[in-house]
Amino acid sequence: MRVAFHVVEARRNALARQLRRHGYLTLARVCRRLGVSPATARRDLAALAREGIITRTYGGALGDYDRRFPSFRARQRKAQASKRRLAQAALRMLRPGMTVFFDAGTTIYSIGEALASHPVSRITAVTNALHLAEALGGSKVITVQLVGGEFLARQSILVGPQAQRSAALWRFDLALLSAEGMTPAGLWNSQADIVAFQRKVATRSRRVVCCLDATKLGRKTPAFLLPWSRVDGLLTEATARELREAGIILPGSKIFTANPLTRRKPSP
Amino acid sequence: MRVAFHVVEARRNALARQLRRHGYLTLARVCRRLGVSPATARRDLAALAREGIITRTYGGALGDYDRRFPSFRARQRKAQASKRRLAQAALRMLRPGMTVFFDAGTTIYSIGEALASHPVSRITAVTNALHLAEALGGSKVITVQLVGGEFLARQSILVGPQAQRSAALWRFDLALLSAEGMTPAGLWNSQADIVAFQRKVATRSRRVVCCLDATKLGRKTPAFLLPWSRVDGLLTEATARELREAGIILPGSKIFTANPLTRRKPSP
DNA sequence: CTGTATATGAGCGAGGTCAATCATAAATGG
DNA sequence: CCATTTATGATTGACCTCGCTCATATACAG
Repeated sequence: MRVAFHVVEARRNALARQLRRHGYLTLARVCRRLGVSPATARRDLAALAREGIITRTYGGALGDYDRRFPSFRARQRKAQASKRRLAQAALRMLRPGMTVFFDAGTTIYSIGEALASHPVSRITAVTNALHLAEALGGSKVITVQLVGGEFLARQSILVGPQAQRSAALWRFDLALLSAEGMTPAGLWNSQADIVAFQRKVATRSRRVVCCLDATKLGRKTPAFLLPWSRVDGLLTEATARELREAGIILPGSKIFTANPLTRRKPSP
Repeated sequence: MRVAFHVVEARRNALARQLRRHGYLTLARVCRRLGVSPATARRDLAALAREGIITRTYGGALGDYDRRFPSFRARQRKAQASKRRLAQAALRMLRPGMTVFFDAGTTIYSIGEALASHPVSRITAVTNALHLAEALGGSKVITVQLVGGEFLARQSILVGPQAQRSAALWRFDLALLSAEGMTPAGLWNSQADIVAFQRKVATRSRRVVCCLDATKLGRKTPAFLLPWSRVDGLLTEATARELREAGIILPGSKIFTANPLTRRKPSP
């Protein structure tokens, strides 16, 4: 009756894959697909559920939603309240008729969500992030444009020379850029091809606003993105004081924080 | 006991929304969220399931994955076996190093799935369909490129002038195109902007192969796509005989059917 | 205002699912 | 090669879900 370890492991991997593909499978279907008894099918499902790979339901199981971006939804949930406030601040920058670039990244994604639920009329939203396009899509007053480029499945974004060429065809009123770190020198990101694309976008935009959450403060990652002199606005949940302590000195008019109380206090 | 129509309608819409958001809800949860008895919850779920908006499961319900494309998965499931055979035939056209355009459409989507599970090395896959990009993405030997363009949320594809400009930057060895109808005159599709894009792709491709399932035989839709003279291959599950009866006369070397027995029988 | 249509919730039997237990046979480890 | 571990499938009883019918109260139409 017993079978070898690797057989079990392979079967469970196959089950996870099938579940991923089909989204939902009843117990009976699992039995037929795996060629095992209900008891074993149950045990396999329980094992996968314990690992968090699938979700068990009464009578079947669900392949977890975005397996390709396992952390995306989780990250998305973090710091919701302050992200919402940031998003509101971002929306106040938008005017009807604008052409706006939306970068990838969770902060900007939540701005996109906010825009989708309170659309500003005749906005043309350009992005290289598929998630964002899908979040923004469906609204009738917003035109969503995806740049072309090489598809990075891990992050579900478009990069590469084609993406840069595609971005060069546009002229943005505003570019919302994301980054993974900010230091007194400026903004940092980790992947060279993403930075190259972001720089191209920056050159094509009248105004560049960077959106970073507070965890990015003082973090320096491999690839340099932009110096502060090239940035027209910083949208962050960090307080003005935290920024100062991190050595990031910007005119108050450039800073948009999530906290309405500490917003824009330019020195007299 | 009875409530007004609009109340029922609003409740069911809310239910659909919640299901969409949460992915899966047990019957008990539905009851609590809606504040109704299990009987009513069942009725609501049954109604939504009948409309294809959700999927009923034993003990609960699923908000359909891609609720934006309610029919996508359903259409996808149809005619699986013959679609798989078609996909195999399509894979035989691919050679390492090729640059291939993949159109939107369920038939071509299944070709993409087949390619993803049996990758041909160094293929560059270009597409305007987000689903397809996600299905193909992740493989290390396949480069997936998305063209730019306006995002159509309903179909999750890219169209418009930008898309045509973006396609014009490419040179394809092979273009796999989809259509909604075929008559003796040629191929038909329904949306003008899609047809415009497909034509641009065709002009940029050394070889144009159309992929249609048998239901498209004899169907004529508003927008004319291409005459048969511009098509280098027809990939279909329809038999050679069915094609003849529909008045579609093509040299046997251009026809690739799903049935291996009737495949390629050129006249002597 | 009256009659009809219908949305609701309760009760019912039939059948499905689950977790637990147990015997067994095969894989593992020494 | 033997002792141990463990993956498997059968069984069982408790619980749950389902579709059905039915009584009822409310919305809707004339």
